[in-house]
Amino acid sequence: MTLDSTDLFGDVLDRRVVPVLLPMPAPRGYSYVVPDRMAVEPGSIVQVPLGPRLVVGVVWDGPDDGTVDPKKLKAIEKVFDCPPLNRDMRTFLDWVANYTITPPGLVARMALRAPTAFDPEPMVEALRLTERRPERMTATRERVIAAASDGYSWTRSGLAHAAGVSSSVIDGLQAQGVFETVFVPPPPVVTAPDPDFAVPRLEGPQRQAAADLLTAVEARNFSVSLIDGVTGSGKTEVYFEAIAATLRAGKQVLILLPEIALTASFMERFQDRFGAKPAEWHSDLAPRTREKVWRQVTTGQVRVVAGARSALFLPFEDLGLIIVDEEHDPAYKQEDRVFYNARDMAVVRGRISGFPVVLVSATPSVESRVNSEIGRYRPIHLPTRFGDAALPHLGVIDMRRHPPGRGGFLSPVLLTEIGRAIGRGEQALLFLNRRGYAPLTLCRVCGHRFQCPDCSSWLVEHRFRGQIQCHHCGYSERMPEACPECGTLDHLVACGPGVERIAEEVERHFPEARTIVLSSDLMGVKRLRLELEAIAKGEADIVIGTQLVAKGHNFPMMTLVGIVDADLGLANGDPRAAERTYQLLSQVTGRAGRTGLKSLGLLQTYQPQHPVMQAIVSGDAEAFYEREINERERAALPPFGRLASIIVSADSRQDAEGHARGLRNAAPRVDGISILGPAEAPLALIRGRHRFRLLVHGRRNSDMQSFLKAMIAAGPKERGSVSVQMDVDPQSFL
DNA sequence: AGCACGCCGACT
DNA sequence: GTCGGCGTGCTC
Repeated sequence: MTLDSTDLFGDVLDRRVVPVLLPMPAPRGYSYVVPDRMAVEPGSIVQVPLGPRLVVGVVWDGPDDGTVDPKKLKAIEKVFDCPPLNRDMRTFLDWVANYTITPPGLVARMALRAPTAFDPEPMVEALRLTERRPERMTATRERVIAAASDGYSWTRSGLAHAAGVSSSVIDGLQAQGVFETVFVPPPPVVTAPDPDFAVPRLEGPQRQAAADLLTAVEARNFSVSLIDGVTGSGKTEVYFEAIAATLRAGKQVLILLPEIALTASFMERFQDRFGAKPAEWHSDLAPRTREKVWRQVTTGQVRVVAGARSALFLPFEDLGLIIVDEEHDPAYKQEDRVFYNARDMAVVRGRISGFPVVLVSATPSVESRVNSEIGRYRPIHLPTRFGDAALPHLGVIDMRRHPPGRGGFLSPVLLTEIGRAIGRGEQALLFLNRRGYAPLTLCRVCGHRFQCPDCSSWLVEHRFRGQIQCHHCGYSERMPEACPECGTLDHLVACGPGVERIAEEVERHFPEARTIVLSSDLMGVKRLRLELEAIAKGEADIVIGTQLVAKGHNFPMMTLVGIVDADLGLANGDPRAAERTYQLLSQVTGRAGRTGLKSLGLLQTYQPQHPVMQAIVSGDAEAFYEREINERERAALPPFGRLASIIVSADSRQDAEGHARGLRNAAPRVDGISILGPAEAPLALIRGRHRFRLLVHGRRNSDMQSFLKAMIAAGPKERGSVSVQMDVDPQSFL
């Protein structure tokens, strides 16, 4: 290595040594020697040798601690020609690392998610018209020259396309010196949005809300606003004005969306307002595009990014506003490697850099409601739908009084309304948040239940694919014809409904209707987009869907929404069960009634008096939140800022119980430890073979942190199978 | 996180 | 006789 060859003084003490964060779980940066003529500063993105390979790292703050044997030190290989991470970004990454109890290098890695190129994008070859003209002029050649006469440089394919000729025509002209090759900077990945492209005239409550929001945003310092208002109340138009104001001030904007893959309609609305699309950022970007976007965000060429939670870690050149749309959405929680909630970390990023953050939701999370009630967040309320779009009429169907027919799950009341809606040429949506045909299959002869061999939860029959699947770990096998226990043929019986089974029932009642099932496992994103468009155009009468129909797609002819099982999700042990159900049902019923047609939302339930049902039907969100807040206060459940929760997963119940004891010793003030089986635990937390969860509630974040640090300090043997989720309000300890 | 090393079961 | 499983340890 270069240790002494580059060291003119031959003295270890004179070598400049800096800490470098590497993409691995080390507790601190590794020390590297800076070669003599290399210029690095904190934030510089560098390549360093690590063992046998070269890795990307980032020079970090502070002096080197000098604890490593100087003889072991290696030298930085190269510095990338790339803007260093600025001080705010480094502070942010350190904060997140500390808060999530994650090694800083792994957090920093999230900011360096461009695959390879931290060096500038190479210049691209382009053609420019010279003074020369071809010896023989033809019609196609004339068209090319005319198209290229604008004084700009063109790419070969761009010019061929513009002139409507094949590229061989251009080759010919180039060979004769009519075009010369020049190198130009690569084109921007998106064109710049124009804040004044299509300024809307907002009226009434929207106008008031926009004015309120602009007061906060134009103050240009840290604040959090919470925009809440029913589906169709115009929240997007309101925050678009905050974006416009930020763009006019020359700052970049980040819009976080829970599921970017399904947001084509959002992109279009943005384009209608700003004349250009925002840059997208999510996990399935093409690597090439990803690199370009990353690069152009760091240089400030990209002004607006719309992205999934990982976009929060992009190193913006000069970020001035973050919008968190659908702030309540659980998709903002990352639950592997680095555990964080992007909504909360967005607030932290705004706090560190001193810019406004705007949270947006029709059904805010309870913690955000509390934060706005106690004055931490600025409430901005949009009370009604705008335009002529009336809210749907909502009602419950008491399933005890209107039971479904034998072997069915749809009450006569709902079936009648479906018939009416499609009879009028309108559409009906049936929502059931359960994929597959039936959640449980058993043998009528011996009582055998199909269970996952890996994680012990029930196997779900998927009749369309002829499979039974585990929804926890992804295990699947072909659906057998005989019982694997007793071998009896044709006595397997499905218990309970899934969307496929509802489709069967619907087809039985309405054989002539065009019925479609929308479920995430039946199609890819691309196919799904097409299906959604087709439905919006009226190419289906009855749509049966899982959760994915809840999200932002407008079906103008959808005048009936039926919730097949409104009680689903209320029964499990999740302390957020009521809140989640309320949010989901509001979203789904919000799919109806945008066009001025009379529309209806019906909830099938066995608990018509349940607060969630009452809240949905009466539209009294205030009462619901009030009650939910009181409930949690009473049960000391998370989270309001002074409460925190941790979920610990372990391989076995024994381990889980052992951890529970360890936890109590580590942090005596941590209370409310409960052990959840796989059925009750939040699905997303269940990984691999982990069978049990501990849900721990503590009164203070510091208790949680000390507790976790104790666990982590306990050594690899102890912590081997433990993963941790914190669910805390960041404002309480900024 | 990668990657090498190292020690026990089924196969060319 | 090897190939290959993943447990353990190390990287400035």
